[in-house]
Amino acid sequence: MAKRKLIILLGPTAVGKTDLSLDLARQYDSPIISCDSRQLYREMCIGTAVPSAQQLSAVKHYFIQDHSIFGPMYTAGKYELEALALMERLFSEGHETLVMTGGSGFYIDAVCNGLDDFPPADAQLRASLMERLRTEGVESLRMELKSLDPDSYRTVDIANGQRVVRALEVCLMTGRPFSSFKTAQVKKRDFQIEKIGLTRPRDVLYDRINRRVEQMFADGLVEEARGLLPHRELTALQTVGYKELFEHFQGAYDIEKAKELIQRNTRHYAKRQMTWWARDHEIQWKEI
RNA sequence: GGUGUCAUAGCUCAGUUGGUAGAGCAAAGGACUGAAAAUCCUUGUGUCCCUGGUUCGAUUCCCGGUGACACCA
Repeated sequence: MAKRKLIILLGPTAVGKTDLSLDLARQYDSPIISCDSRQLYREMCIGTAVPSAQQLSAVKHYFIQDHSIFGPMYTAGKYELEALALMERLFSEGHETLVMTGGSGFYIDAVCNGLDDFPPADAQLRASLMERLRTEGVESLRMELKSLDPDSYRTVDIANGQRVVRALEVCLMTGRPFSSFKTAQVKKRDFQIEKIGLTRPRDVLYDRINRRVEQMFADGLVEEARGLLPHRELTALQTVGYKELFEHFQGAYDIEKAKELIQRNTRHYAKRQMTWWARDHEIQWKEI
């Protein structure tokens, strides 16, 4: 068996991954496996900065707009399974090197290291716990977690309602502590992984972000978001560029303010991405 | 030209009955095991506009200046 290799091109939003990914794909005669938790939804287009039609037709892309926001909740665990299955197929069809690109750090880690075998969320239980979080507040959920799983009570971020809900839901679904699913083991992959991180000086990146948001507005982001307004509660639409416009449509602030918020929140997002990757020492950083 | 009000963090402003100051936003740093573009945590020294005076001590009170705004000419 030939040496299998996965090249992952990562970097913060708007750094310029798309152009370089096309070069890499041509160089290795590989399709592009996207690793972006929002570009995989077909209903969002302008606000997620999917590659252009021309770019998409130049190289075969996977995980670009091939899921629906109306379908079951997509997750990192699902991505891990689907991406690995796809890669297995492509490798066995003769590709030696595959190119992956994207900015979703959690998804990339799921592919590289694997997630432990936690059960996925049950939609109903999740909804009812979220409802309790809204009505009763975190404290009540925390106390319940403390009694069901004292270990997790100590280790999960209990100020973070979302995390408390997740830990609690696993305890309730399985009758086992959330913490007992944790193995802290990295899953073995039968391919090599090379991570290339794209970076730019902070001020340059922020400037690119600001300009890209301007361009999205010029390209019709507002209309795209307006069409999705009736579905604003969907998890997939909790997305920078859309959630701010939903607020605007409901009269929270004017359109200029919405644009500024989108620019700011995109900057914050880029910063979080950089923080995520800062501790990953396998990444070879390249400033462009 | 006259009168009045204001001048404090990058921005909007609070405050100090005289003992050199604090909120929101912006910004920065961090966390992250099936929502991850989500969610959460931490971080506030700045010629308190300038000059002079009173005072042990002035960002705070007083004189003058500069600028902004309002009103009157």
